[in-house]
Amino acid sequence: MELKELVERYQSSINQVYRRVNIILKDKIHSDITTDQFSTLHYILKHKDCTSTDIANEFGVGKSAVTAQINRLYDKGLIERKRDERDRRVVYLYVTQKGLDFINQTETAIFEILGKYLSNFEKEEINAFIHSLEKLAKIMSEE
Amino acid sequence: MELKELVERYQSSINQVYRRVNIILKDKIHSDITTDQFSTLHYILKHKDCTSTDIANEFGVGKSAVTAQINRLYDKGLIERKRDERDRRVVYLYVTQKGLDFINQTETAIFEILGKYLSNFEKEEINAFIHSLEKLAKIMSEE
DNA sequence: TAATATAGTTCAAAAGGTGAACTATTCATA
DNA sequence: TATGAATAGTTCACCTTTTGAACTATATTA
Repeated sequence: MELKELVERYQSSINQVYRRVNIILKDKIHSDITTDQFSTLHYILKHKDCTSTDIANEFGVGKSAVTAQINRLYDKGLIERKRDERDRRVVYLYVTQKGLDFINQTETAIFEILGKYLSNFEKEEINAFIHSLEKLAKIMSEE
Repeated sequence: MELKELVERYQSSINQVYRRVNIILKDKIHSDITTDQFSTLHYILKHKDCTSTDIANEFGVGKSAVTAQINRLYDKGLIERKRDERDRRVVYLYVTQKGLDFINQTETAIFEILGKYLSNFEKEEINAFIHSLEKLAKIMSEE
């Protein structure tokens, strides 16, 4: 079946890309923070009024794993917690100035490398590719 | 800068897709094996005469981490080791029949779901997308 | 108001990772 | 060809991350 072959090619190459990016991340970030911690920190930055439950859902891990993750970021002074005054069960997460500085500095290094890779593509190809990727992400999130 | 925005969109959506796929994998695989273990097992299947060092390089982890990973798969009877007769330092890894059955059964379930997502795309768009993805994977691996 | 649901935390145990030290083997060269 | 360097893989101690169950605190609803 042709579809099966497409899925297989897709899986194989997206895995390869993802692993390479991870290796780059490790290289650029490391010593201060782990790759997992950086992903979580970045997610908090990009999602205003984000909660532990949001992160657990997005990353597909249990809430207790998120608590541990959050604690590590908190201990490093990269995020802060703020309790909702109306519903005192929920705790919102925010990136601190120190966290923001750290992200910016790291992203600059990463973007330089990824940008170098993307420069092998025609502008039109990049646009089409990212468009398809975003469409796929959207479809997969709507469930 | 425009490039920075492209990289940001790329990063954000590829992460989202990857997390979703992970959640699906966890759902379909779990209880018998972890997602990490499945990735390693799959890699061994797809790369004939694969060694621990190959895996360490591909996944960007230390060789000691691979030894531990391999042990877990070996203990489950999913892979076997065979020493190279000409260079007795190297140990080749192979998926057993049990491992193969496990992979096939799991892939069938996963392909069904991913195929459903891909069906939202025109055949031409899928081809272009996968082509770009493979190109990116190739570029990133040549270093 | 009692029962139930939800948000987040704590805990013990397992998986996964690191880097250094080690064994066994092969390669290189003097 | 003997020996010193390089390579493949393992072991070890220690840290991080995840899991799932039990728990606390707060909100919802019947």
